[in-house]
Amino acid sequence: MPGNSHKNSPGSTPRYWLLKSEPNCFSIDDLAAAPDQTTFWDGVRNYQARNLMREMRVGDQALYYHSQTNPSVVGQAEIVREAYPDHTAWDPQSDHFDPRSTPDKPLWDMVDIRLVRKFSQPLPLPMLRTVTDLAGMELLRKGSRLSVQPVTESQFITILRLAKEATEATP
DNA sequence: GCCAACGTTGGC
DNA sequence: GCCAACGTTGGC
Repeated sequence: MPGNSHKNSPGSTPRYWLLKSEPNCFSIDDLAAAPDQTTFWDGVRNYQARNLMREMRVGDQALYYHSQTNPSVVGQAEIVREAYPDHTAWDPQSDHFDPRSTPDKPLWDMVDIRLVRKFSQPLPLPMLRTVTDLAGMELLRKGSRLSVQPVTESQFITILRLAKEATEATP
């Protein structure tokens, strides 16, 4: 399509993603406490995950997932800035330092996300595995390690419904 | 702490 | 380009 930018034009359909974080590294509470409840999603050092981030558009929605302890989907966030160079790769002091990346030739990207909501109850991974509508979700695949994953609209809607039901079940 | 799954590296 | 060795992720 000539002249077609990749941005979501007003009214276009957003896409859906899942972002993994170790809660002791950057939890959803950290996101909630951040200025404007916004942060840059740095530290992705996997090509497949990076390429998925490059497909993200402003307005896309993401599930926020805590890995490691009590693995669970804990909330929802929104993409507010599209992929740009991850400067933490240039910082020798950073845990995510990668000398192959330079300001002239950036190797890794990040996006900015803003909190939409934290779920009143986390949706634990073992529970999600029992949900028929989520069969086939990348997160539930055995050995799934991708920290940035695509999510279908139907999977996304199902997760939001489960979050709402969990809220109503707990006064 | 264990280990399966997976990505990356490097010798050839 | 193959593949063994290695390192990492992340559920359990």
